[in-house]
Amino acid sequence: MSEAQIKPDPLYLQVKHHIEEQIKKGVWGAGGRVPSENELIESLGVSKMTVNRALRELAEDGTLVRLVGVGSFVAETKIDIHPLEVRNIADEIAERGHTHSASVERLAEERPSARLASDLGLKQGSAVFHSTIIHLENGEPVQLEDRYVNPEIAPDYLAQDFTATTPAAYLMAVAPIQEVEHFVEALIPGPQITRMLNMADNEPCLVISRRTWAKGKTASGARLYYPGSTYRLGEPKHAYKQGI
Amino acid sequence: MSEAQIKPDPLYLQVKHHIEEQIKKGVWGAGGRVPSENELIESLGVSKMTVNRALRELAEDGTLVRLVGVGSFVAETKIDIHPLEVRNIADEIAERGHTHSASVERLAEERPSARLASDLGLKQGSAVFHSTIIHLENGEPVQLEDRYVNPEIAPDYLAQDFTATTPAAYLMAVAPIQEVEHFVEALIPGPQITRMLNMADNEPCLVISRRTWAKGKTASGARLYYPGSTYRLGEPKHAYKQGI
DNA sequence: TCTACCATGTTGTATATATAACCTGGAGTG
DNA sequence: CACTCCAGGTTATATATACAACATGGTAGA
Repeated sequence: MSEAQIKPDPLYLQVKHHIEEQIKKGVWGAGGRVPSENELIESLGVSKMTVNRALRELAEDGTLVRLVGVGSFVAETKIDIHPLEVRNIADEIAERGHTHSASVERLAEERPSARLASDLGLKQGSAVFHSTIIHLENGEPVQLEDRYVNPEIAPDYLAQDFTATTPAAYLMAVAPIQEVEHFVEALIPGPQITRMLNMADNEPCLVISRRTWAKGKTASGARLYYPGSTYRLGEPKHAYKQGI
Repeated sequence: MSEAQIKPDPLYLQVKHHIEEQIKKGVWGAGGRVPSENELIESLGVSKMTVNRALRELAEDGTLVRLVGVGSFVAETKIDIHPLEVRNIADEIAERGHTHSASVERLAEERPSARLASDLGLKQGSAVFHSTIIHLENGEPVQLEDRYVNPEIAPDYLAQDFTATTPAAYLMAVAPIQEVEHFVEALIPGPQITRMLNMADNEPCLVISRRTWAKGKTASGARLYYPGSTYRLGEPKHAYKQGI
């Protein structure tokens, strides 16, 4: 009657856990490539649909990123942050009574990588606008803004003077935001960004990644680097969704 | 080149949207039963796995509740609320400088329905403890607490005097909470509850549903009815989970 | 009357197979 | 050198089929 009666996990969950295990053990590092469906079928001896479900759910969970025709990759670990409003850094600095200035490091049209095109919901062939801007508060760099913009949303993006008005303000004027998504992570940036932000080597950095949607399309994806900042966390996840 | 090229939704998404549509139109009302997989296969002319995926994802989204051997049902619409702490109503009232009292309306062992057993993660045959308590602030009813408790977590639950100590306090002492889940909804309660809370007919009521987990198991599920209260909302959902 | 059992319907998982859409790299051509 | 095209690998979806686990209601038997 009161036997523990352990029920084994279904196969697709075993596969899922196995992959999570390998990732946690570092066998397949962040950004690295996970074996393809066919390879997993061979090595684990399960059917394609089973592997597919495991990988699909891992992608839904945010553990993997899958690209059709390319492969499955370990996602960078990110912290979900919720109650973060969309603020304009120029306004923020002005509110503190300080003076804002900006230095445009790059402003050009590029061909996005498959990964970037996927993130922005663009076709691989199409072009994307790329801007890199350093925001300064009283002459000190306080934020590096690396932004990719959908040309369909803002065709005249490259012609703007971003020392006078910020990309965020311009985009807001061109196309009102329908939806926003934020992520926060801490990382040690590469030498380029370290130099641009006057940071010491191996100094960690707070990065907020933000995607916005407008007119039903992805409008832009931006990474905002804050040197020497601290965490601001969201609330924990809840695992279950049903009633009572 | 720049053609709009509309790509039709995959079949399982069409099925999903079709069902959501029917629910929204009220064809299949809340709490009501959705056609079984076999029925949908017949009426829509698609395969079992396709229907299964549509229904499974609707269950993941919280739109449906599925029970093995029983059927699929439209979930009650709920609002996800996040930053809600687990408070003891007696403490809350005491903090306001008022006097708390309680009236135990029911305290007994019951056999749970399939739905309730599923929500609490219990086997259908096993028993469950059920308590209904009215909390009064200065003699006025301010909360009706309808609670189901897992006997494995609190075997002596029925022997307690809940006019002296609240169920929440007792459970917290017996087994510390590992995880909590909250939902908020507004509804017009049935005549029984309306009467017990001294409410007018057709007066809406704020209901907080709370599930707690302890020792790796579901500890209890409670519905807390607050007469005449107003909403406290969480933040909007975000649809996407990937980087940049 | 009560109990034990079974038939049936339901969801959940697993497989084998097929097709489509997509990306990448290399071969071939101008 | 630049460009086109194609072959192969990858993910995504769809079907047909089978079996397992579970709930429910009815039926046969004590």
